[in-house]
Formats: sequence, structure tokens, C-alpha cells
Amino acid sequence: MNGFLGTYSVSLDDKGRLNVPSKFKGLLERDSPQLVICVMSGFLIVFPQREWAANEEKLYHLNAFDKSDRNRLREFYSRATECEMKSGKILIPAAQREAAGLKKEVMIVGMSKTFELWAPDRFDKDSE
Amino acid sequence: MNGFLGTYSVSLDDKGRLNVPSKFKGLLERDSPQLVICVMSGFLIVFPQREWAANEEKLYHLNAFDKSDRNRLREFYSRATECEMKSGKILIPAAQREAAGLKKEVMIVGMSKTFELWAPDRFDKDSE
DNA sequence: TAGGATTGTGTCAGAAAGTGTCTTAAAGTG
DNA sequence: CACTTTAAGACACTTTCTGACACAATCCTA
Repeated sequence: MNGFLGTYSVSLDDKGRLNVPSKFKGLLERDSPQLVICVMSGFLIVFPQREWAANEEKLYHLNAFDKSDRNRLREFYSRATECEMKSGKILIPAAQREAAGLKKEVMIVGMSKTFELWAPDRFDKDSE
Repeated sequence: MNGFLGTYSVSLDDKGRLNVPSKFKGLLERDSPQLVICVMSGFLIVFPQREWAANEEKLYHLNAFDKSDRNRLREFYSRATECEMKSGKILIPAAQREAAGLKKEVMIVGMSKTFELWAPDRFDKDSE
């Protein structure tokens, strides 16, 4: 597999769980079911564990006692949540669903190393 | 686990105890329930015991007979309080609650190795 | 130093949120 | 077209969160 590719429309169940498309499921099972979901402006990015760690490394040089560095760190960490794929599903925490305006139907967009979650109406408008 | 991640809104109980979200609880239990809470400008930083020790080490090189070094040390230590998670809760001392303006609702913000406590209104304004 | 007020601690019940699994329907495959 | 795989929805069960209460420890004052 070449990473996360394509666009899928899936639905959330009654508790807000995302049914992961089987192509993505395979990738996550091979690597790790551990994920980090990060709130962006209007949508969510899903990082597999390893990919998240790679991004985190870019912040190692920042000083937690410097005010502006600390703000950057907060920006990064405060938007993230650790999740896990369980029984082939990912529970999207309520706050994240809220932030991305996710209702029942969700667009899943592959971005190779990561993938994105969009509310259908926002995807049509904002993603271009 | 990737450390403390995400933003949670939790409430203090009638005695000012913080209900630790279960994801953070796990991390603290694995490591140690011992904590240090440090007052910053408008919010609180919670250091797990080990992380506090690591920060303290960085101050060893300061000279206790140098006036400005001594001020830095005083600044650091005087704002700190030792706490402990008990029955899954952390009692935030009254003085610290006061300093951070914490009432009933508290925002908990993961910062990887540490986490922060904010009054909701201050978080919205000051954290960016 | 006794009594009362304040602060700190353990625990529990009800509500809310998260999890596992199964059935049915739909889509993909040869 | 028969068979396999995948997605949706439903349900029961478990875990987590909140608010409350009872009790313990500490502090303060007379």
C-alpha cells in the first residue's frame, strides 16, 4: 500500500464512531492502531502514531519557559487528542466532532501519511 | 502514550478538587501520583514529579550567591507547591486556585510532559 | 485545651460517554 | 449470479464523570 489515498464518505454511528474504510484499516493495523487527531481550521487531521511523533520532533528545540515558544507548543498540543482504532472503528471525541462540524456523514480524505476528516458541506466549499 | 495531549473541560468539586481525565490519570498512575503545581502568569502548570526534577536540574548551575540567579531561583521555587493525585483527584490549594482565577469549570491543556490549568475565560483570551 | 469552623479525603449513585458484537443491507469479485 | 467483503445501525455492557455526602484532620479562638 502506498499510504492513504482517495476520498470516502462514511457515517458516524450513534456514539460518534467512525467506521474506517477497509483500505485504511489495513494500513493502520499493519502499523499501529494508535492515532492522534488534531483540530485544524474547520476539519480534522488524523496522524498515525509514528507520523505524529515525527511532527513532534520538530518542536524539540522550543523552550517551554519562553513565552512565545510556549504558545507555539500549546497551539500544537492543545489541539491534539490521542485515539485508537478499536474493532475497526475510531471514536471521534465530542469536542473534535464539534470543532469540525461533523454530524452523521463524514468525508475521509487520504493525504498519504495522514488523512483528513471533513463535514461534507465544508469540504465542498473550503477545500479549494 | 504520547504524553499529555488535548484540551478538556472538567469541573472542580465542592472542595476544589480537580477530577483528572482518565487519559491523564493513566499516565500519572504509571509514573507517580506526586506532582508540583506552579503558578504562572494567569494559569497553573502541573509537573509530574519526574518532570519537575528534570527542570530543577537545569537550575543547578545557578549560583546561590549571585543576586539575579538567586532571584530566578526564588521565582521558580516560591510559586511551586507539592501536590498528589488521590482517589483520581488533585486538590488544588486555595491560593493557586485564586491565582489562576479558577472557579467551577477548568480547562486542562496537555503540553506533552506537563499540563496546564486555565480558567475558561482566560484561556480563550490569553493563550494565543 | 475544648469546641467549633474550616479544609482535606474516601466513597458512592446516577448520568453520560465509550466499547464490543451482532444483524442486516449493500457493494465488490470472479 | 453466487459468494465474499464491507458498511450501517442497533443494542447491551462497561467505564468515566459529576455532585453529594460523611467523616477525618487541622486550625483558631476563647
